[in-house]
Parts: sequence; structure tokens; C-alpha cells
Amino acid sequence: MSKSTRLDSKENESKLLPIYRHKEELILAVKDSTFLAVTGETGSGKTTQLPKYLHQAGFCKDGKIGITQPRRVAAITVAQRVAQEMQCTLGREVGYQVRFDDCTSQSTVVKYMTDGCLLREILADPVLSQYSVVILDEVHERSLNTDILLGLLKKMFSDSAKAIKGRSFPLKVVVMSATLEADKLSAFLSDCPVFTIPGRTFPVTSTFGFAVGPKDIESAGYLKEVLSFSFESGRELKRACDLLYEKRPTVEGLLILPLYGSMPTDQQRQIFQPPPSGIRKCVVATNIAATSLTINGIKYIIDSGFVKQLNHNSRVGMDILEVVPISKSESEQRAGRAGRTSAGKCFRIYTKEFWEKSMPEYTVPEIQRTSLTAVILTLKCLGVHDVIRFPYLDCPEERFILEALKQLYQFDAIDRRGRVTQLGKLMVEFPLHPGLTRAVLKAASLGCHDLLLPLAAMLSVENIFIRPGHPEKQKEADTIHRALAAKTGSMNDFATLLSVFQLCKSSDRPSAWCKDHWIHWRALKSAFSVETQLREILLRLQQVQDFPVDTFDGDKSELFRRCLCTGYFTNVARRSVGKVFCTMDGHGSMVHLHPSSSLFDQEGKLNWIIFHDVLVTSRMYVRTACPIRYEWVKDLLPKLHEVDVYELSSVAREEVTDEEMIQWETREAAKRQPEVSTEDVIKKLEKRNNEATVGDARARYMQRKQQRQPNKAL
DNA sequence: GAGCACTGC
Repeated sequence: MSKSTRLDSKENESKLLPIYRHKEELILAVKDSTFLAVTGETGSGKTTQLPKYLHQAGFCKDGKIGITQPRRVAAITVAQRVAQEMQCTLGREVGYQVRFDDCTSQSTVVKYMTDGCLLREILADPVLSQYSVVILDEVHERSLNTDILLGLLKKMFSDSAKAIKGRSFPLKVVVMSATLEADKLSAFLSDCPVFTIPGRTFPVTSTFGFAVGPKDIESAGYLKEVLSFSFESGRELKRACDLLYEKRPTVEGLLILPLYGSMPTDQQRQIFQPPPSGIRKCVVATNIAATSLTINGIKYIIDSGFVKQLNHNSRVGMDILEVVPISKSESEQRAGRAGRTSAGKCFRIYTKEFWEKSMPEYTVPEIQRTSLTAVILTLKCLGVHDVIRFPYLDCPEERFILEALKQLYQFDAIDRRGRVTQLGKLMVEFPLHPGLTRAVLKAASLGCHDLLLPLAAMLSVENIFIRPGHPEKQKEADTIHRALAAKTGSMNDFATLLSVFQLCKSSDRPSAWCKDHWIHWRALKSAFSVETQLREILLRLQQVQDFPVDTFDGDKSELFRRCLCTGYFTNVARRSVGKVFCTMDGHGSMVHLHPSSSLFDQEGKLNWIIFHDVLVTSRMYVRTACPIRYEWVKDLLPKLHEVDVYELSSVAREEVTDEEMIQWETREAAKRQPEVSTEDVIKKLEKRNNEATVGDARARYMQRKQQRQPNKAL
């Protein structure tokens, strides 16, 4: 087949998509209004075709068409496809931009990108003056960045003076979503028109099972039972399971099992290959299958009903990874995967009662269950001072916002009146948690950023230590990892990470070095890229801004940890009894060192520590830690309690009067007593550690955990 | 003495 014939066939193929019949209407709808909501199921062609139509209709005359995606792979693959259909070289008229990969040029007019990239662009150009159309895709997924973009775009038009001032031609906004959220979106965007494109899906019938908790699913016995025995509703699952095990299935099609555990990454590639004729393929997948993977020909779904989710808990001030029931809408989506190419079946292994009583209608959007510190700083830098009344499609709880403000104040990113500081303006440029950025900037001001940049990169990527399942191998890996930690000459997990980065980077054969040391080469490679990016950002800021310069007259060997303290003083803990540590952030949580830490079993020698993160499993564990001296954080710790909720909410609402400010400052001055003894400060800090609160939080957690245990009686 | 879903800049 010649090249042109192939292209023609692509073009003809696109004319078969459901969206094609609505081409002219769609173009008119975009012309007629500022906001437009477009809904359509997967397969309607909206992601690839709408930008193409708008391009053909002349929307690129003044500016670009930008289309956001929540994920990188999607941005890249869709751009490739559209470039092919429009018969142009990728990176010319049609391009994409994701982190570490900018495939655009001066001539790019149709630009696919991740939502995070567009947010970065808004920081540099708040009215998006280069764009004539912005399309937010997959809005129903409710990713944090897409939600923020939605609010910003809505706000751009309500602050009409501002928007007009910065632009010479109109901006059109299209939001694309699955059907369920369309009316809500329309209401949010001043009752904009909703354009519905029929999808191309087949019916899926669902049946229920008898599992009532993740433990049921976890136990191999149960899974085996489910897969080989029976279902409450009879033969259907039996048939599906027969299909799974039979070498010569009687029905064509695939079967997919969405689980909530991890999947060996090295096996992912084979998933996309069609099975040999007469062999059934079974895909066992995490929720990566919900969005990121498109596997054609799936006919059966087995739905576990659970998902592993990272939730922010503002009660204890930390992120907790937990297994929770999915929402009904998520379950419908899982089921929908079986009906893409023909009629399908979904086997829900939980009871109908569980569906009715324990599963929420919709998934809680990310913005309502995540730490907002970085996002609030971004908003502040965009001139959104009233972060409580920002137009959120779904408002985060006020205490989440207050907690974020408090942290930003603690990191010197905002001042007492909620205004972004010089330091805050530098911090927003880094793709890191503000605390870590604070440590990086401290190091840079002292000229020792070579210590902090690699560390920040290592803390940004997935876990680098491989721990195999095989007991022998596990022992081997543990020994090697411990030796790596010992090499730094001190108990310090941060220093170990830095050392691994440096050792690998300076090795002649870095990938072989990783293999020898049970380290993920892929993770280290991305750490190298992140470090390069962070270094570039730092260099740029040092050239244009009034960059802070500090001096350090302490012991050189303390420099690294002293820098860390400026970003991690919110994560300070003091050893209380035995191996238990008590956090000093005001929550007074009782935490243990994780056994993977080089400080583990050395607790007796420790007093004060700082840590990177907390993991709640059988206990509350802190991972990646190092010992510090109380003197290093003594002056910082009072900052943890300096601001109270009342003041912050005023700051957040921009309601602070001058009178209030004077009152507040007087109170603050009174608090700052001339010389306070160490014991006094500690006493004061520990007094805040309300044990009832901690015990309560713990009890709630255990209760939730209990609820998830198998209940054989049912 | 451990139990790490998934994105994104």
C-alpha cells in the first residue's frame, strides 16, 4: 500500500466516527458561545476530531488550539494520530508537550498537552494570549490540575476587565466529559450549551457475588474459589472462569480483572499483543486499566469493587494509602470496558447489599482528598488571594485549605496577610512539594545545591530499592541496601539516597551498577532527568531574580541536615518511650521508624528526627529519616503554632482589617518571650499533643480496617 | 521486622 493510500484510508476511517455527522453543528456551537460542554462516550472521536474540525474552520487564524489530557501517554498518542490524519509531521502544525518532552515548534497550532503543562503556561501568561481555543479533555476524571484549570478559565471571564486587557482576540473554552458530569459542568460555566455525541458501545450485563471486603479478594483461596466454583447468581461466572482456564474456549473475547494491587511492570508490554488463536487472554490489572490502557476486545470484566487510594487526612496532617470501595460510577466504568467491541458481561464479586450500602455514587474528586499546599501556592501566584471563594467545581473542605495556607506560611512562601513572598515566587517554579523546595532553596542560598538537587530528584521518583519476593534474594537485597546505607558513615536515609544517585551516576555502567545493587534502573534514570530539570530551573532563577544569599558558620558535616531542617521542620518527631516517636506538628501522632530505614533498631541512640513521609499499615511508620539536634529546629518549631485557624481563615478570605492586624501583632509580640528554655518549649509542644485526638483517629482507622475484614457470616 | 494504587509539573 502506498503512503497516500494509507493516509486516505485513515481519513476515511475518521469519517466513520460518530462525531463526523455533527461536524458543522459543532463548529457553529464553538463559534456561538464562549463556553461549550461536549459529552460523548469513548469511541465517539471527540478527542481527535474536534481540534481537527476547528483547525479546518479557521480557528487557528489568530492563535493556537490547546487540548489538555490528564496523562502524558494520552497527549502523545493522540497527537501522533491527529498529525497522521492531518498529513503533517508531528511537531509541526500538530504537536504535543509533556514534561521532559516538548514536541512543538513555531508552526504548531494544534497542541496536545498534559493539564499540568497548561497550568505552567498560565503561570507565565495568565490570559493565555497565544490560544484561540482551549479544550479541557477527560474533565469527568476530575484530576487536580484539570479542576484548577476549570476554575481559572471560569474566573478569567468573570474578571472581564483583566481578560480583555491581556488579549486581542476572543478565547473559546470547550470542556469534554463523559455524560454524567455534563449538566454539572454546564451549570458551572454560566449554563453553557451541552453538545452530546452518541457513543458506540454495546450492552453490558452485570451480576453480583458474595465478597464483602478486600481480604476476601486478597486471599488466593477466595480468588481461586471465585474463578473455579460458583457465584451467587449461578452459572455465568462459572462460565467466565471456565473461559479463563480452558485452553480452547467456546466464546471469543478477553477477560479482565481489575484488582487493587501492583502489577509486574516488565509484563506490561505483552498485554497489547493479541492472544494466539484459540487461546483466551486474561488480564489482571490495577486501576491503570481504568484509564491508561486500551486493550481491545475485552468481553468480560471481574470487578473487585475496591481501589487503593492515597488520601490526605487533615486530622492527622498526613497522607494515608488505603484500600477503599470504589464508587458506583467507577464500577459502571469498569463494566463499560467489556462493551467496546461487542456485548459483554461484568461479574461484580461483591454483594448487591455492598453496592447499595457501602459504595458512594461518585468518586470523591482529587481536589477533595489531597494535600493542597502546592496548588494553593500556584493560585496565590496567579493573583487568586481569596482561595476559599475561588470557583471550585467541588469545594475542598475549608480545613484542607487552611492547612495548606499554614504550611505555606511555615515555609515562608506567604506572609501573615497571605501575600506571596519573594521566596514563594521562587518556590512556585519548582515541580516539588513546597517543603522540599524550601530545603533546595536554602541549600542554593548557601551554595550547596549539589547536595539537595539530587536528593529532591530521588524523593520525586518511585521507590528505587528493589525488594524481591524470594526469601533468599530478599536477604541478599537487604544486605546490599544496608551496605549502601553504611557507606555514608552515618544513619541518614536522605544521605543514602544522595549517595546512591552519585554512585550510580559516576559508574561506568550505571544500569549494571543498579542490577548489582538491587536498585531500579528505570527509577534512577528518571531521577537523573528530574535533577537536570531542577538544576535548569534553579539556574534560570539565579540569573533573573534577586536570589537569596545566606552564610553558614556551623560544622560543615551538619550542612546537609541543616538544609533539610528548613523544609522538614514540620516533620519533626521526638522519641518518647522505647521505639515510639511523637510528632511535633501539633497532632502529636505516635509513629515508628519503618524497618527499611537505616535508623531502624537504632532508636535507643536517637532523640530528635526528621522524616520525609508516613505510611500507615500495621502501624504508623515514618520512612526516609535522619537524626537531628534539637537546636537546629528550636527557632523553627514555634512557627508551627504561631498562626491559628481564625487568623488564617481571615487571610484566606481577604477579610483582615488593619485593626485586626494590629491586635494580632500585639498578641504575637506577647507570645515571643525573651528566653525560653528547651524544656519549656518541648512541654508546650507536647501539651498540644492531645492524646484523645490521636487515639480517636487511630480508633477510626482500625474500625475502618475492621470493616474491610472478611465477614464469613454474610 | 516491613506489605508500596495511579497521575502530573
